[in-house]
Amino acid sequence: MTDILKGLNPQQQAAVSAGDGPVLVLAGPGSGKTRVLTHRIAYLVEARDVRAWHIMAVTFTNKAAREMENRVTGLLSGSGQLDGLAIGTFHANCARILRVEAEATAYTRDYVIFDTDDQLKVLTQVLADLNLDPKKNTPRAMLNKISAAKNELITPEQYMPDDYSAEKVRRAYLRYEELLRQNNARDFDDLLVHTVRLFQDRPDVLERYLNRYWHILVDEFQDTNMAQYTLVRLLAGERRNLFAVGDPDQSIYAFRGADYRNVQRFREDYPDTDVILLEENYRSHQAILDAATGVIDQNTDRQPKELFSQRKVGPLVRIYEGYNEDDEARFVVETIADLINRKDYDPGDFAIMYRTNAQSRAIEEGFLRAGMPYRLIGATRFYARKEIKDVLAYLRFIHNPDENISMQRIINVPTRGIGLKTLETLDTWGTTMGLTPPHALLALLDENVEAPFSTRARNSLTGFAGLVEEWRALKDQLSPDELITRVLNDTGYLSYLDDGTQQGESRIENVLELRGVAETYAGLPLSTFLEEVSLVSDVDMRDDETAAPSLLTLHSAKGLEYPVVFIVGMEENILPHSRSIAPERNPNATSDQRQQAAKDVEEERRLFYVGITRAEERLYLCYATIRSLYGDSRANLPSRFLYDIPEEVRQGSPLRKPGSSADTDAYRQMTTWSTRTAVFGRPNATRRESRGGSQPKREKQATQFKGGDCVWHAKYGEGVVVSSSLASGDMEQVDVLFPGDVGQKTIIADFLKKMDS
DNA sequence: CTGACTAAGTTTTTT
DNA sequence: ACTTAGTCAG
Repeated sequence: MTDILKGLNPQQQAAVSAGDGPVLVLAGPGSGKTRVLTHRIAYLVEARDVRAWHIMAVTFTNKAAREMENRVTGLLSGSGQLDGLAIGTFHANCARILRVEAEATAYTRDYVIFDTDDQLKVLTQVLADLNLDPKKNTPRAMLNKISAAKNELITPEQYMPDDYSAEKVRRAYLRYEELLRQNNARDFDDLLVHTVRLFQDRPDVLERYLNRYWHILVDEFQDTNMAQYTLVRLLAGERRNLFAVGDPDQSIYAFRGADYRNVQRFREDYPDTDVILLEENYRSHQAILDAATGVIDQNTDRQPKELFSQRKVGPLVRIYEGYNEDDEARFVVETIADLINRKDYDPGDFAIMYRTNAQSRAIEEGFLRAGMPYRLIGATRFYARKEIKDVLAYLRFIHNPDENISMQRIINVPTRGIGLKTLETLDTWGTTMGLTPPHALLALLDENVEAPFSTRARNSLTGFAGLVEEWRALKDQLSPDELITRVLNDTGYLSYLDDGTQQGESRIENVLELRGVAETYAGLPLSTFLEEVSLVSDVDMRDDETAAPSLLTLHSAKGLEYPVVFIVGMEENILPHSRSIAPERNPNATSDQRQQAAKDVEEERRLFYVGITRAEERLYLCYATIRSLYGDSRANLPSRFLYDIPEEVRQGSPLRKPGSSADTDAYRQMTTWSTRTAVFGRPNATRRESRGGSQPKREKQATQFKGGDCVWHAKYGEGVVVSSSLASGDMEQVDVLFPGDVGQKTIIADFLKKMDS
């Protein structure tokens, strides 16, 4: 037992060996939070004789769960001590409970889990059913509102609209829930909500779980939402053996309902909570910590924290100003190559982080050009690929006969003569028979059933229905991978993918990879495979085998650490993201919108904070003067967050502490670049020009000006072009940034003169 | 009904 | 830029 406390500092030991009752560990990055949680589990089992069976540990990702489990095993002496330990994400734990308690809920055991894609399809259907214009009410916006309500545990019946648009949401929410029920499907939010509701409605069921789980441990507590927190409180029961670990400064999932104020609620709901602070940082040296502190200190509504490290001060935070995203990528790749050549680091020691996945492309190209390997984490999510979703849709429809969404997806993929018209008839005819489309389809197998289809259409439908029936008969005898093989063969799906292109080939590979994953489920029921596949993220699939620099979003960097970290795209509109700061620039924004924007920017800042604190030794922050987005170039100012890093700990950039106006400084940098460009030519010019060789499809009329150009205006003087576009006719509208108080103006091209030198 | 073409929107982040 | 939804000729 002493082994378990060995190597921990006094505060960590206090946390690990805390007594029963609520415990809240609040700690900064790199302080060993997860380690404390890990040791706590081992401690409970070894020193306090708690059976692992009685412990539920909730982690943020499946991968974190697996890693934690391995480490706990390492800490314990005997094998088998961890049997029955419930460790996993909230969603995974809830899915299991719901499966077991199927008869107490409105769903059968065979329910499927809808991902965002499926949800949007349902919502499109909902909008059609309600005659709402999908232009005015996008499925996406609807979904966000419905999801927000669910995370707050608000049912459609409880949803109180205060204006007409909210009333539309209420109706959509109602219909949406109806359709989920009809499909015997749950969405991600439902997994939590239904579990909470089950426990609230059925004290007898809750009682069983209270007897089962004596200790509830939660990692990354700052990222729990209302539903999750309520669930935690329910499961804690009278015993109140809650052990939560978190850092409000690292809360970055508000957009999906997470609320760091749950930390405060916890303290209010359990006034006798044993609050333990871990302040020492073991990951980064002081310069990086000072940068992090400088950034996060700008947030209001937080408890100031003093991060300290006993490590020697290392290299200062390096800021690099690139010309464009290619130049930025070149800097990253060259720096990495240099550090590897000097034998200072291994390829696996590096991480490049960015705000949006779209930014990965330029970096990837940089690596490709240099002929260096890299690991891309979670850009086009594996399970979001068409071919994967298709195959899974087959399996899901085999598994769950009620599911319309999957059936619609694959009924004519590969094409088998079932077109729009036929599907419409299936729907209307089914409705008159009181059947949903999947059941109407099966009904056609009976030759005595009369239905308004042409012979050809009916044959196509029964042909498909027959296949489905065969597969369903086999589903319990075959293991998941055998079933996939069977489906692929019966449908000719692979030859459908094989269109001779490179892309087709990689799609086939993906499907085969999926089958490879399925092989690991040999002997397990189809439902297990489908459920786990729905709940994994790509971060979970990250292999640690290949030693190469990792490319990942700031969000997926949470919980990780690397010796050398690059954060690219340190620009206004990227980080903070344009969505969060839009109301700032809009003079018509309501005060509500402004407040929301302020909150959003704080979250962006926390995201940056998370990124900074991933770095152990070296941290590079890059921004580009010109960045192409959606095709055209735009000039962005350096991120406001950069100015929050104390000057003493940063180096290498022309970035000046703004005396009066940040705009002025940014402007000077841009003109520096413009001048430099005029004299020396653009970096990477070759690549850009080479594209122009075989040009015109349709002359996409060129603009006179483009981002980065230096221009002169009679009234405002010298300025830099942010972007330029053709308005109606030949009129070219140019957004120009002028120094000082003038700022950005939109000007007709005729009034601008290009300055060459 | 299918395959090819055009228009539009999309992009913040993920269980 | 890139993909998907929508339109149209065979």
